[in-house]
Amino acid sequence: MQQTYHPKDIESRVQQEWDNAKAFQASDLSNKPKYYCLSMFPYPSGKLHMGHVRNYTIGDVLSRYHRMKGYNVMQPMGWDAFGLPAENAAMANNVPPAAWTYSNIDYMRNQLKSLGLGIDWSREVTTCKPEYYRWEQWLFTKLFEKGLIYKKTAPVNWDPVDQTVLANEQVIDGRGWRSGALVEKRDIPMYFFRITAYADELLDELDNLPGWPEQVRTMQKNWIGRSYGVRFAFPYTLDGKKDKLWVFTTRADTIMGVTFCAVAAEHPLATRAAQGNPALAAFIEECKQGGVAEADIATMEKKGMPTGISVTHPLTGEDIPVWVGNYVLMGYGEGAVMAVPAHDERDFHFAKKYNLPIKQVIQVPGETFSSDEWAEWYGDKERGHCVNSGEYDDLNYEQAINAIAGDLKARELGGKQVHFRLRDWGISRQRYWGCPIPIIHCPTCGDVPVPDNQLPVVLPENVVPDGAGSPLAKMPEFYQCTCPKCGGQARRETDTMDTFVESSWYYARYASPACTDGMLDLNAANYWLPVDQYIGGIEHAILHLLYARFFHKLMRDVGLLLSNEPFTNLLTQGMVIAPTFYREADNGKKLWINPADVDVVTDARGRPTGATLRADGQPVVIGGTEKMSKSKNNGVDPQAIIDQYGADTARLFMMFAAPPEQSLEWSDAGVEGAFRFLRRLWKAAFDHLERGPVSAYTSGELSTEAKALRLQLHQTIQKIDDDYGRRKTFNTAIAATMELLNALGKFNEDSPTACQVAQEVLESAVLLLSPITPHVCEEIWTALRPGSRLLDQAFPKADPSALVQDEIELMIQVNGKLRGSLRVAKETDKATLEQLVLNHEAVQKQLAGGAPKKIVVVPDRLINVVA
RNA sequence: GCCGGGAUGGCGGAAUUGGUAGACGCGCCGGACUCAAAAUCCGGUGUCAGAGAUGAUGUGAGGGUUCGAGUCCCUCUCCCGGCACCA
Repeated sequence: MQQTYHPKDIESRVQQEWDNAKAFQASDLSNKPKYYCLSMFPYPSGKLHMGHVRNYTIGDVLSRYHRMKGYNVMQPMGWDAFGLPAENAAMANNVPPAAWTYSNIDYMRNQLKSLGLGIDWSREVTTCKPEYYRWEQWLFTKLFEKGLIYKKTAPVNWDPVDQTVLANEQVIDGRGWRSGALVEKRDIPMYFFRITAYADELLDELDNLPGWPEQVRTMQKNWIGRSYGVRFAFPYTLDGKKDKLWVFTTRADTIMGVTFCAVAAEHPLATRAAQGNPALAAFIEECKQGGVAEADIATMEKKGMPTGISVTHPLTGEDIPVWVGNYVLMGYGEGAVMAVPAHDERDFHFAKKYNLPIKQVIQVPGETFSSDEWAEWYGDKERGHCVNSGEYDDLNYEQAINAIAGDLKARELGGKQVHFRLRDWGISRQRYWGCPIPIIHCPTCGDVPVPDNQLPVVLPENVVPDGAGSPLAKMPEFYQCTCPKCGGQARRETDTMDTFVESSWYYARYASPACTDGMLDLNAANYWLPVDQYIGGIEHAILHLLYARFFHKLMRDVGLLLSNEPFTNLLTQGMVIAPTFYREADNGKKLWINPADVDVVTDARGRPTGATLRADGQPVVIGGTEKMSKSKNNGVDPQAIIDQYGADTARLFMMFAAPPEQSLEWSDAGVEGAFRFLRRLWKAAFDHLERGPVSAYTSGELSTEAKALRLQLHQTIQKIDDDYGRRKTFNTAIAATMELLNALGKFNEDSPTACQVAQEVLESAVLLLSPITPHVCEEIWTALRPGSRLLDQAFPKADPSALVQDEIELMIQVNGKLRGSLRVAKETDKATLEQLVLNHEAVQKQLAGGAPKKIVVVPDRLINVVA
């Protein structure tokens, strides 16, 4: 063993040894229990960022811990390789997205390897390769045939200048990011996955996922949003024809309070009313402005205009005016809503703004209704009952709904309906760098799925998009084809799939990544699935995780799998954040400065007083601490840390700075602290070995100090086992190891048994820490136990005999305030304790001669004297 | 706007089931070593008062439950994530 710690040499050598031994290749045949540990695969954006390092270190720690606990571990890795950034990079650099993506993958794969992750690289999956996406296309055709995929129109962001569809991300303040043109809503035909057909199962199964964070399950429940309501119609006659305006409501009990209806700008009633009404036509045109993002629609000013058309209230027969509202969307629900201003806050404000009638039909006892101002109780369905509602008066929420739904049904104008907030999943994208949708449009046969023997539909890779429309739609060699059914001239679909589709099933493909005769190999898939531990960013709590759960059920129902859910345990990791610094330019714009180029100035107590740019020594402004991003220039390149300190230090810092689920603040000083600790560990082992070889303690008489050290060691083993296995709080596991080594540092005995105890502590510490810092631990282990590999060692087990304590310290409180402590034998009975505590000096002083009201004894913890 | 989460010293965080608030690390202060610096090692470090023993106070704000609240309940403020075409 060398005297000083040189991470560079150690890490490359140890990684080479793992490679040579094929140490992390997972076998499908094992008599150990399996443990499939999966981290969300990266988008190959160029180089690894800190979020990746954090994600993959967490996965590696859990994988290595479970390996030590006797599991057959599989930890795969792959590339979520289709996506928008590749097209942007292509346009900026005039490089085809494919070339850019593949070169990024090569670079990032090397970066991942330098982190020392125990990955089975033989299972690598890349989603932009035909051998992957052909199975996605195959599944698409099966689902199309089953009716689980259908076509309908839906609104998208349209850039009228670039003549292209924009992602929500590409709409900035209502304008196209490249053209600057005002964005419009436009309805286009798209393919949809019928996810709502699985809404009930997706919702109900959440209760069978105890390994998922409660907050994620709650978010998914609310997203799916099952509600029990009433779908009903307002009949009307227009142009001599009878028709019905359908709406859905969860508040059918307020139906007698409807004073108007609102429809979307694209609703047929609005279109009809706009004929011969230029003002309304202009308003409908105005409603098209802006994007389709829900956050924008929900926060914009609610505007409306009357259509002049009336419909008939289905129960009262009253005339109800129909308005066009900019907040009603055609694509969602019926594209029309009933409005009850008295009992819906949004309707209330709309009615006030346009002077529409407000009719109270719900009363809460003891409250007074006023149409001047909105009050919380107006919307209270728990405490209210019907008023001004004729035969429904005095009914509560449930009774009213039942009665009203019954009456609507009797008139064939509606009835109860289960409604989901969840909408079907539109997957068509008018982009190039994605998986081609395997459909052929035939003038005679319609939409025909591409037959199995013609799959995959290969995406040409040597294309540079120009930002205007879809490149595939301009390539006759791609879209010209013949109909598989009739053989006539036909046109291939040029839209590609949402990249969420690829990431919805990659976890299953890892079980049999090279399978060529099916999407999955049945045996391999059923051996490895479900994933035992899934790890990824909290930002994926809803969409990705819901889509993957949906796909798992789809694959199950076409006979590819037996399980119901893809991920048994889920860990949602927090963001990596860093301080921001900037200077204001003359034009008022902020110039963001990277934290690596800044020195922070502190006062005598260490409080920051300012910051300067290292290059010129002049002050910079300290901004907030935010998620690492290009726009704030506060990203720290993990490669620089690995180069300077080694992967073990980077991993140690990341795991130590915060528990996995919280956001993690980057700190250069913290990284140095982590490095210092590894150096101290190294030196402790080196100094110990200098005294000559010794085996770990097994038996023999021990001093009080040695006994105390062994007690701490075995308590630490217990604690860290729990931290890794149950709590997944690696920061506290590291802290406990540090405390243990601090205690070893203070242990100065050098008798033969004392040296054996020191050996035991060092061996255990290295094993305990090895999931987090595997390279340095492997190296020290081999020095402590020549000829053996740490990789083959089991996780330490606590020795029950070392954990026996005969004396404990009890805290003494008076009225809940700490006043002292007491050392007593462990099994001291309550009466003796009470006597002891009453004789305690501090207690007598507090009681000042008075008698205590009562004494609370918490076993092994404290005694509280209530005066 | 809607859904979910968070707030503890100068900083990151710990306190696992309502029972010693601030473990561990960073920073800072003092000391040792050094011609000096760096590195390393030792000691101190929530705030206020006190020479000290000690006392008071303290977990975003306000209220409540309890012998006892960072932890449970109610009201509020600010910050962060998601909102269906970023991944």
